[in-house]
Amino acid sequence: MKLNPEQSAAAHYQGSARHLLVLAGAGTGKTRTIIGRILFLIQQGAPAERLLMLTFTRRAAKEMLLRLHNEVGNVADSITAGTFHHFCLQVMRRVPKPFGVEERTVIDRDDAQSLLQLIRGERLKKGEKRDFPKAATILNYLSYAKNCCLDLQDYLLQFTELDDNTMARLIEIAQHYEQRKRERHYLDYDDILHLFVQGIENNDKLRERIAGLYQHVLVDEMQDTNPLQWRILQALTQPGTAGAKLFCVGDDAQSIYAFRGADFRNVHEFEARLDSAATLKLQENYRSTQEILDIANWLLAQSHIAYDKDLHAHRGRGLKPVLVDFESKFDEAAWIAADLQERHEAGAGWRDHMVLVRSAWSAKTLEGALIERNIPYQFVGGTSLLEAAHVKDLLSLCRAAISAYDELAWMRYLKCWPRIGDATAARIVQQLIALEPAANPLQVLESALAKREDVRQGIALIQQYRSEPNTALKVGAEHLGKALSQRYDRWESRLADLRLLSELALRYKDLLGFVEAYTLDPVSNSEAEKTEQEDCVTLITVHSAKGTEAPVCYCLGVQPGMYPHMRSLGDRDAEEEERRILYVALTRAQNELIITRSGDDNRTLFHGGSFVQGVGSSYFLEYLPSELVEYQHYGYHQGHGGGSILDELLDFD
DNA sequence: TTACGTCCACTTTTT
DNA sequence: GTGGACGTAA
Repeated sequence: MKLNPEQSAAAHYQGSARHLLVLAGAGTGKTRTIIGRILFLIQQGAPAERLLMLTFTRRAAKEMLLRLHNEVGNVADSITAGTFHHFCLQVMRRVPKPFGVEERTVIDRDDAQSLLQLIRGERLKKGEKRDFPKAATILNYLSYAKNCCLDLQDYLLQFTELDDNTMARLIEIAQHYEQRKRERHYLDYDDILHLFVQGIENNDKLRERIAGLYQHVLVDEMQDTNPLQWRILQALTQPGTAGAKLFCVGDDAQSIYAFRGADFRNVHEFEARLDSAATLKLQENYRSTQEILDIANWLLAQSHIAYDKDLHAHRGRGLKPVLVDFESKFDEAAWIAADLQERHEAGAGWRDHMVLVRSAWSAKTLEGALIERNIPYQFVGGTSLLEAAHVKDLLSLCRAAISAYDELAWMRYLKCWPRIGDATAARIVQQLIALEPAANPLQVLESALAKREDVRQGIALIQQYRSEPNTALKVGAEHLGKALSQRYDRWESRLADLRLLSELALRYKDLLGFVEAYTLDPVSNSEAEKTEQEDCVTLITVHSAKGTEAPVCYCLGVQPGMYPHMRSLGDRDAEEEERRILYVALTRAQNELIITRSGDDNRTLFHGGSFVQGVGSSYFLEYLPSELVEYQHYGYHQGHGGGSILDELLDFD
């Protein structure tokens, strides 16, 4: 593998420092450098199984493994690689006892939210519910506090403006939530990291054993690690003689996960926090042309923070980025679709195009336009759980069959059937959780739902095929059809999804393993993976896009109210993070960058009738120097081209 | 007790 | 355009 001098200095580092931080700007070959490091370490005689590679997102983990496989072949399989969550869970599954995670089921965010909502409903009186923070909000608070290693009350006092009573009730709800998770043997995403840290910090022998397994720990996207994850790294590297060496790669200008507790002091204070550490830099950009980097550099230079980034294009000059204005988001979507089609007809592959969106929601209009023109696309990112409702139903059947105590799964499964609602389901769940560990839940169903043979049969069928996940899912899907074909439209196509799910289950030896793997890596992503080989346009959220690139990139909806997002206005740090999000979006493009925006979403700037003022400039591209882009606009757009006689109608009530 | 209608506020990003 | 809280008919 070829590395430039900067990259090879990092990958082949053999200096006196024990730990190394590589500050790598966008497109400077971060992944390449990590892989180069792994190759080097193996050449130097480090056993591959003694290397641990941690990433932040599943996507990054997959990408890294794929590229590693291409470079070193089967040796890649012996390297432990995955997300922080994946790694911690793997360890805890091997030695569950000291971590206190025996028999605990992992629940995804959706389930965590349902559980919290259940408790919120139990603890609040009727009239109180309306103005009290919703389950999703409460979960955000809990999650943030936990990931930042903050006491919940301290966090709430510092970062929210809740009144004393609300705060007290919220803390009470949080305590009940923690208790309920223990009672029902649940682990949420945050518990995975939290219990792991607790386990190793309170047990020196255990920590030494785990830390002793690895000679080197490589961390990608270091700027996105949060305080809880920092403690994991610390525990793995610290213990005197046997600890691992760190090799971390990151870019503070691409830190976009502060909402999840990411703390780029992990990067800034890297050397100060560790005993023996050094820092190296990568500054040569290999991805984009200089015109694209110019606009990205300009964006960072506008900030009050000194990012100290001035990306230089190794490839030299190319086309100027294009900025296009539209009257409405529909025009915007239609134009992008047409432009894509034009390029395709001119011979470009669909796969050379990527559309970056701020949120899953803002991609909807474009999806419509793409479908209309029969343009193949894949959507990456966002939580498209809505479509997966039927998938979750089937999974809840599996989970219910595995554990009588899985309250959330039972509630969901039971409510699939007609004439069973909240009340009946809750009654049955009460009986189930009172059951002796050895008893079969079918007994409860026989007495409580004597006439509902089909409800029981579903559970019985799955129990029968516990060790054949593929068959279990196939049979379960057919059976669930009896309950769900009425409830959902297009049941046939949904059934096809479920069959796909059972295909995926072929790789697993038992149902429990499959369900757990799915929870950490839902099928929506695996489906995306399936289409990855096919030639299609990629529609992707900026957050998911970090680390990816494409020859032609469209940044959609780059208008006031979006960058920075209106929800961040008024919070200096949050607004700054929005700048970095836009920076990540702009630096994905290799040859052509097309920035589009539309005027009809401006109302999002108005909140409660008044204009929300930002701390800094409330729109990042407001003072964009005109020589940096090629400007076009389609249709009438307020503020450009003089307006129209029809404007006189605007003040009509 | 379930299923359905109505009014309301809200509409980011990921493990 | 949607999901949650709440009221009401079968």
